[in-house]
Amino acid sequence: MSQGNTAVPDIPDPFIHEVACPIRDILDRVGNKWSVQIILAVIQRPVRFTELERGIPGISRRMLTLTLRNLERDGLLVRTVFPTVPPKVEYTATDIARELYEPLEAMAVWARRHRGTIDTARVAYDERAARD
Amino acid sequence: MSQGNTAVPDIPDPFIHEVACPIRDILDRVGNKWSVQIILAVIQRPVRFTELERGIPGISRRMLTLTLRNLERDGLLVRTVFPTVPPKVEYTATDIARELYEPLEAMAVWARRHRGTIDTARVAYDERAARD
DNA sequence: CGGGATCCAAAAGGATACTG
DNA sequence: CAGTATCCTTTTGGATCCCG
Repeated sequence: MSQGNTAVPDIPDPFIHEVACPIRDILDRVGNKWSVQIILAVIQRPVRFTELERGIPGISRRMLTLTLRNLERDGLLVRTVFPTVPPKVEYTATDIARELYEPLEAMAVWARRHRGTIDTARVAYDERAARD
Repeated sequence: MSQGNTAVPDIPDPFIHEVACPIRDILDRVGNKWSVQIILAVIQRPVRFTELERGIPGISRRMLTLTLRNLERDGLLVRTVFPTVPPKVEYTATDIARELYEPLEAMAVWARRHRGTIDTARVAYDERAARD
């Protein structure tokens, strides 16, 4: 314990930041309540606004529009307006959105595999908390 | 257009929900501002509270505690109290947290690969929006 | 050292009326 | 049909003080 005790074995920053920062970037895009569902829907085929509204139960008009705009802005989907009457608008996934499917599916696999473990952990934790 | 026009080609729900629901479960856990950084830090070795506080710039005491509690509740990390004085508490990643690393890294790979494309898309979108 | 309790600001999200 | 605009509620996160 000479001069070295300010040299606390700090958390290895390079590792964390190289993984954490890109992930935060993604989460800022698709970490919200509706983006993933919209991406998955649009990945399969072009989808119209009203289709999405009916196909994603519980989403509000406002949030659908807002989420679509953000995804379009990030280049994850393309908005195509057909100047017909009544108007028709189609949303289409871009290539990078399609490439996002695999990572998403990897997350889903993890979640399905450990769902039981997590639920059990929750129950145990809550019981302990309830007993104070 | 006989009786079939209520049979709109709806979004293939089974596909979406089988992927989207588990993903929403994850995002409800690690989609917040700090969880990923904490998980990555703890995955490498047990870490103390104050180490995390210093190692994760910008996090508030409150959010660190809160996020740690939630991760512990979900069984992603274990809290160990050493009854010394002053007290010492270590947080350790569980196996399922370690298994989460691969999916996270897959997301990070996607993000790093397409960062440029996304930035370009944003700039283009914002320019168009600015021109009205 | 490792929090809990409290208060406050900001952001996300929902309901819905209106419109080209 | 595909939004926009407006208003409101809920959630999330930050600042701080206190305490064993």
